Amino acid sequence: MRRDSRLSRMLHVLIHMDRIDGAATSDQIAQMLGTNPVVVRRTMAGLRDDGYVHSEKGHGGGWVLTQPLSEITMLDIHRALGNPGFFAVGVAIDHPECLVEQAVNSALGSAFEAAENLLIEKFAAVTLADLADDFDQRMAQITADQSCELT
Amino acid sequence: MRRDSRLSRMLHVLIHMDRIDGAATSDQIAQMLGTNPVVVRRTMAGLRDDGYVHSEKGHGGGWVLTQPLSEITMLDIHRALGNPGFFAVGVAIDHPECLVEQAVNSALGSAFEAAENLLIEKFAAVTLADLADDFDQRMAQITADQSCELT
DNA sequence: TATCATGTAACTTTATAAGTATCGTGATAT
DNA sequence: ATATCACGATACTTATAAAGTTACATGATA
Repeated sequence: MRRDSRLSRMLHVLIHMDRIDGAATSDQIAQMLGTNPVVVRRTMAGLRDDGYVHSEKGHGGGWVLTQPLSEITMLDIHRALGNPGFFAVGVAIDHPECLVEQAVNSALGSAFEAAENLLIEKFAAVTLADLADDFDQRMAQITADQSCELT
Repeated sequence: MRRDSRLSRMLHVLIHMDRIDGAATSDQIAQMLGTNPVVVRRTMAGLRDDGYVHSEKGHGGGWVLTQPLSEITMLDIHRALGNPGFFAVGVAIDHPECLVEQAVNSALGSAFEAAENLLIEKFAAVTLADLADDFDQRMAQITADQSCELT
């Protein structure tokens, strides 16, 4: 399976949108992500349905945030994308009645469950405002580095 | 991507092999897993390379365990399968120089890293002997249930 | 009413696990 | 010896889901 990068991309674009005046068109976002406007619409549709962004047609239309970044967590966006499974590794269900398979899948399943709970916990603890703050710090760091170089 | 069920399958088959006298052929294992002998050889190859099983050609040939189940962990088998990535969700690397992308991927990456460390820890803590013990308990439970029904 | 931008459907591409067909190689039994 | 058995290896096909593409309908604005 190819790795699903929609979450990463949507977080990226939402933070950019917060720093843009007015609406961002699917074309602009697509260029921002190096992809196609149809992919953008398709992916953003879930966020719109969950109320994080609004879309408008016609002149001056496009996508706008409808909530402050501080009110949106990484988990919210993951869920808005359809809550896709986190794992590329799974259990086989070739013989559900086989007690060996049951024992194996129970051990694997509880490990994956613990990992998933941890991921959900971590994702829920980070708001997009946190990410924007991290961005600001990185920007400030680079500015500081550059002023050092110039000195 | 399709979910990778090789780990689950290999754990399953190794525990069965431990309870079988002599070698198990790829055909027998394939039937056990509801798959194809070529898939079995391909998948078992990694376990052979890492010394957990041995293969023999010709009459009476097939696959045999070369280590006690108590010496093999779930993590060992995962590694023998090539240490495939656990996650179906990943970070986008469309613009590595973009500080927003860096901030997003840093947050996502540390969450996945924590989850991966947890999985590794859990996998390392379970030996195949533990799984076999769990199987025995399930078997004993069923036997007990049946004797209740018979009473 | 021309243009812009989203909405939607259908199709293609890509990546990877899984499944299949075939033949070579080595080991055993007769 | 040699027929049979079982693995080793290659090449190809299938299945699946994200991603990319094409095309057109719909609605909003200048």
